[in-house]
Amino acid sequence: MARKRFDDSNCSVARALNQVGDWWSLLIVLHAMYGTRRFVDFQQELGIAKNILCDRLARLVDNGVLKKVDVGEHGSRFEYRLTEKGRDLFPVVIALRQWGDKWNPAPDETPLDLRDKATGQPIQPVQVQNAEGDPITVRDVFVSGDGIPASKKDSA
Amino acid sequence: MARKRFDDSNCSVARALNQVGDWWSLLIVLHAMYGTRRFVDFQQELGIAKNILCDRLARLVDNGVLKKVDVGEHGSRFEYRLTEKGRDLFPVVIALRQWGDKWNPAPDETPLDLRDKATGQPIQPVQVQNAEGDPITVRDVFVSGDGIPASKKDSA
DNA sequence: CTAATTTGGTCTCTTAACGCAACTTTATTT
DNA sequence: AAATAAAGTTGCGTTAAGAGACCAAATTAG
Repeated sequence: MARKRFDDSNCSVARALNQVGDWWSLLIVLHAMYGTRRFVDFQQELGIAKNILCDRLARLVDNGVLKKVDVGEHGSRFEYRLTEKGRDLFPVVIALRQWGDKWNPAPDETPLDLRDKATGQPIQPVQVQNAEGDPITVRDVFVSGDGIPASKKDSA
Repeated sequence: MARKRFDDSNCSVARALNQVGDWWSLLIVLHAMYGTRRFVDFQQELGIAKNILCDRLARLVDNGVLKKVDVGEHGSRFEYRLTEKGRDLFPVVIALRQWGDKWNPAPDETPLDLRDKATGQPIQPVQVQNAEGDPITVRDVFVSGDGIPASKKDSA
């Protein structure tokens, strides 16, 4: 299939997807956010083939999303930890989770109830906000400057 | 055995990725948000093979992200329009775009400057907020509902 | 009316990626 | 010294992606 690569695309979404847009990468990042750090744990939790996990971890390390740390403990043992770049995917993951919870709820399970440690209250739905902090939709935005032809500037 | 499917996964992120987590789907949704509606336009803008585009559009329609509308104009002509479910991916796409702009900026190009139509001001970075509206990170959240700390909760 | 064009696909074929399982390596525990 | 564990690597079969040719309905051109 020779999956297309967009390393040099002028679209930052395409470039982002190039780094975390494959099937497993975001799930690996997700589990890393929940505290998973070791190869075997990723493998068991995700049910991913070891060679694929190898490949994805290496790619995520190459892209600076994870860092590989030798913790020299109990034999050859490494940890894969999120970098700041990786932790910065938090809004992406949460937005995706909330979208999934809203539109594809599991029939027999309540969605994860994520709460703020400081307040104990549930977190808010992730939303796009204007400068005043009011939530806005795709219809409320336009592209300033260039990049998108004028005919495309009125959003869907 | 080809790509694993997680239709019945108890993880809403996995289920979400099952619908829009492949390489092209989110890019199609992105272009739909910028106003693209017709088959040929998607094809030309994305440089995607027609059979793949067919498949992705059909899948997005099946999943309720797009709807196919016969606008009976200039020959056999359809439009693929975002549903509410599709438009609801706006925070995901914007979060991904901002992440890409921040961490993988194009060397020779300024990122898209998205602005609010009402105020003319740039939109804010997408962030996860607690009940008070304060931004929080992955380190500030825990999973409520059981005694299992987030770090051990892999069903997420 | 007929021919060319546009739109939206389908078909075939090659190649690349996925997944499993078996094997390897290094280090640790018994 | 043998067994276990972690972290891969290799080989192989299956599947899906991608390019490009082909197809069909409606439309416009001539």
